[in-house]
Amino acid sequence: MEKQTTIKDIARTLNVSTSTVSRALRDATDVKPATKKAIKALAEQLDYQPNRLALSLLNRQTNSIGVIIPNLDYVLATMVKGIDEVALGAGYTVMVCQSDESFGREIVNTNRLLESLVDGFIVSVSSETKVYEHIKKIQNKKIPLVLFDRVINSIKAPKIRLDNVDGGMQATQHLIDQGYKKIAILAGPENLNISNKRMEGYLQTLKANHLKSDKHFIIHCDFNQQYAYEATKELIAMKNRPDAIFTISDRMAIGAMLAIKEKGLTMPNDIGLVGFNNEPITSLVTPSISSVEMYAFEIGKATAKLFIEMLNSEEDLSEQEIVIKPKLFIRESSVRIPLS
Amino acid sequence: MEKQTTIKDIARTLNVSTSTVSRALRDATDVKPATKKAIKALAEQLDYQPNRLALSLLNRQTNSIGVIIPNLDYVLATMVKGIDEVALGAGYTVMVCQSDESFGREIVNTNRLLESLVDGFIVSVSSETKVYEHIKKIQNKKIPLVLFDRVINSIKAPKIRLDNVDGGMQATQHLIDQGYKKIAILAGPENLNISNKRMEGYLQTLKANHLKSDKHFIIHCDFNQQYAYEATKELIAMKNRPDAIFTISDRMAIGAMLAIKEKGLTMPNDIGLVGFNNEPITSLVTPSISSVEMYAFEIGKATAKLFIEMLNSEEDLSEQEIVIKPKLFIRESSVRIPLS
DNA sequence: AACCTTGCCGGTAACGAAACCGGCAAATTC
DNA sequence: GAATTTGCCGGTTTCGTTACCGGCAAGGTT
Repeated sequence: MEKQTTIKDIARTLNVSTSTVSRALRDATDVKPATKKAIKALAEQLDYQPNRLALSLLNRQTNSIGVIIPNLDYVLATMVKGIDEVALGAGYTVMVCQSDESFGREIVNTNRLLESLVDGFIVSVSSETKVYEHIKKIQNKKIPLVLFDRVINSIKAPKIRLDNVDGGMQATQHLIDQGYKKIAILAGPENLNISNKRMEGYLQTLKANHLKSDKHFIIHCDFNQQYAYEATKELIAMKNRPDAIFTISDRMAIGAMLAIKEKGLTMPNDIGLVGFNNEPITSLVTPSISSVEMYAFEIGKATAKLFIEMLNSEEDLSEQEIVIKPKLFIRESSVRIPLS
Repeated sequence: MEKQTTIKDIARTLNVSTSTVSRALRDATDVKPATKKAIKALAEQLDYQPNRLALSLLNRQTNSIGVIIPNLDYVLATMVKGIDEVALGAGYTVMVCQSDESFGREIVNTNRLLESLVDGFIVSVSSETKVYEHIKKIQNKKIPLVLFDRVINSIKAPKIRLDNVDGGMQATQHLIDQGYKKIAILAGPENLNISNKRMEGYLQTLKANHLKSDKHFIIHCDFNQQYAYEATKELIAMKNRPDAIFTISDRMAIGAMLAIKEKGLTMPNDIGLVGFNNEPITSLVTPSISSVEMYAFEIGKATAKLFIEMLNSEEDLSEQEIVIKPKLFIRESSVRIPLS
């Protein structure tokens, strides 16, 4: 990095003060047209660009947003794209830090971004995160904060999330409509809110349809394919095995699918399967997998919009909660009855 | 954002000068142990943190790296993870900007990061990028630059990339070894270097095995699944259709697979298929797809390491080029002869 | 002629931190 | 006892920029 041309350089060569240069470049008053013209010409010629650091130091804002996410899988990458698009349009630069689902790294990232003096935070917590001191630290410093996707109920801040209960209901109701009666669920870690909400939708829908829920059909396992594969193997080895499985992510659905195929069972006949996220892969595998679309890109955009609104408005938006409705995409893995 | 505690606050309450506070906190000489202790205690109590902006303004460095990538697909997200890990460990914050394969957005992103005064750039260009004025602009300002993955030959800068020729060779040789004789290739856009190199490996291997290359078997199409699907439909509709297809990405392989299945042909018997990237999806579909692993995480880490080395060393590393060797993972889609 | 507007401009402080220089006392050296 | 070294500290400048205040000349108003 070399020395940039500064306002001083221009001032010196033109024998005016820095104040005058500053005024001229900002089209402020109190500059003679001729001087202004000369200053602007020289600035153009020297490719002058105001130093962001100096401005940030003066204005106490950096025009940057700290984004903390648990990983960079398909859903979150898509959300980040949405955040990025809106933020860039509003003149903000985004600093993305992923915690790799690790609580420790989430704290490190938070401190790093605090040091970087970002103007605000957009956060989705890791699945390991159970205490929120680092989040409260952000709020204690009165730094704007928006939570998205994996929100925290006990923290008072604007939130954007999916209606996960509704997603669970759509998936479960669809399976029931298709004649499945013994529906299992592969859920995530027990403290993961989005998982619990999807499960809540599942339980509510069973109840509404007068189906008993069987606790053996409720499996908590880690948010990945391998664990889902093993959990499914156990499920379908039961003497009274389920006739359908709802997994709260598509990765887990793939794991389940592998276990089902390995056992020689078929979808949708022997076992129905519905996933969550509507990742492209769901329409590529055989059979294609029904899945709940969560509109990740829209969630990302809505998050950034709300964040920017929060910065510019004096209102207290901390009670605001935007809830996006999901939509089930029905594919081969769960259709026993031909659609009319 | 509220006013942070500064060195001045501490100085005022303790009736010492800011210089003394500064020295005390940095464990420099010329401070009486008692004073130092008092200062440190107060700093702790007030949760003092040095203001990065002020330091950056003084030292002319921001401890941040600008990363420009064409998108956030599986491979690039994995590379970014690698970059992130190493960069964070070395005390740098990463600013990721994706161009969405758009030349225009790549330029906007470059300017944005230049304004942010990042200490350097780590860049992988979009598939649309054919002129490199924005890259040269970075170099003209003497800002450190490292290119990775999609490197540009005409730009003199440290580079980290895959041995794409070798990847193309491994894939093609494997197909030949399996008895395939009419091997087609689904390549990317014509100006995309990584695509051309993989094709070069393909052509060289055909020649080395005394197989003629057929220009009808060389298809350039956009880097996505849909185009690959359509291109494959045309390929297998030919009267003298290929008996194997090598695609330069797994997304394209999936597209090819869909077209092949739709036509009622089987893999590996009617048509052999090899992809590139070794994405998780390749082992999940039926049949599983052979694919060339490109060690994206390692490439990411190596990139960040080289970048940091470049910052700290006075040597000219611009001729340096790290080439990672790929490795073919053989799966069902291309194995006609049982492995011994 | 004495007073106010304008137009135009420069000096200075401020943002937060650190490098550099100089000063003044006490302790050490010759 | 004079000279020098330490220990300890504060003042000033610097980074790049803008806000604020004050000044000075030309022209217009009583």
